[in-house]
Amino acid sequence: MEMNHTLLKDHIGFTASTTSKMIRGLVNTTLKPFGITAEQWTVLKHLSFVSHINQKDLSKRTDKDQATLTKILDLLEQHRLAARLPNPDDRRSYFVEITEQGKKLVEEAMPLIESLYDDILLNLSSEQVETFMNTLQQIQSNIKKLK
Amino acid sequence: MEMNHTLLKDHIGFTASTTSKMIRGLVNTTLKPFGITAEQWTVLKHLSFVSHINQKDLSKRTDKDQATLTKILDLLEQHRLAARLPNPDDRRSYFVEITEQGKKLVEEAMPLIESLYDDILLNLSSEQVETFMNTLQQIQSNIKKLK
DNA sequence: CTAAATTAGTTTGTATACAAATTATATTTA
DNA sequence: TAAATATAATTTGTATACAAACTAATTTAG
Repeated sequence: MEMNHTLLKDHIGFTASTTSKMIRGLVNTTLKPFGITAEQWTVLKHLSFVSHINQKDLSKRTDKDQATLTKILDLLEQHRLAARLPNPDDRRSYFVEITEQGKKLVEEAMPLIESLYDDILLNLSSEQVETFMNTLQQIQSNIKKLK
Repeated sequence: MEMNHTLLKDHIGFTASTTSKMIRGLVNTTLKPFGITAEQWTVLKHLSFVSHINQKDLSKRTDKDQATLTKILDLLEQHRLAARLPNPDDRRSYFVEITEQGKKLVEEAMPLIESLYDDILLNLSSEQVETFMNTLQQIQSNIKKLK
């Protein structure tokens, strides 16, 4: 595809965004039978790795705004997949925990998500995947320096 | 960073998503003085390339859902940056056009966006950028085959 | 030529992103 | 220790993503 230099650069932002959307769409489709979204999965999966965590830290680890995380946790709690428990040492915050039901969901969905990523990365060599990750991280590093 | 194979693959989706968000955030900051968002910019820029276009085609080219595009165009129209004109040949659709004010905004903002992408891609060789784009497109191609 | 099917765009409803204001609680400082 | 400051979480308001229902107009089939 012919394209001048500037437009090509700009196009990278666009393609990164469309690709990201496509991956999210696929994850959403895979998780639909479980009744949760890709974003809720991100949060629930992180909860499955820790005994408990407060929302501030969870929001950093999952790259969710605190306000957004509040809504996501509301939904996870409604579906009995996670719970906010009182933190006895600081009444402003909660111990957020995954429930047994949440653990069961993660166990069942995890293989599907793993196989989905196998499919997404089909035909990509591990070297190409590594280079790709490095580029993403360099872009992130460049952006951080701009602030 | 140590990480098992599966988690690394999964991490690619996460990193692609965070990077995409960071780029969008930077574009939003750059466009804030102009009173438009990154998504509105995507649409307005495409309008600056054509004399007119219907919403169906515009939604495909900008990777916006038709419902989403409706709202974005409402905002662009409110700000007098774009206009919906009647299509004499098909009364279901519109000729969507950029206004003079819209063209002026694109002219003024374009150099800032260009320089922003220069900054984002700093220290990346053109070969690395090309490889990156190829990987994104291969991922997209893999996902399309899954449907 | 009319009924059925299709298409362009909008609307509605739910979820997420994010900035800004708010509340309740903790911590710091004067 | 009381007042000022900081922090965790929520709320509010606006924008976007997307599925599903809907409207109006066009096209196709019979």
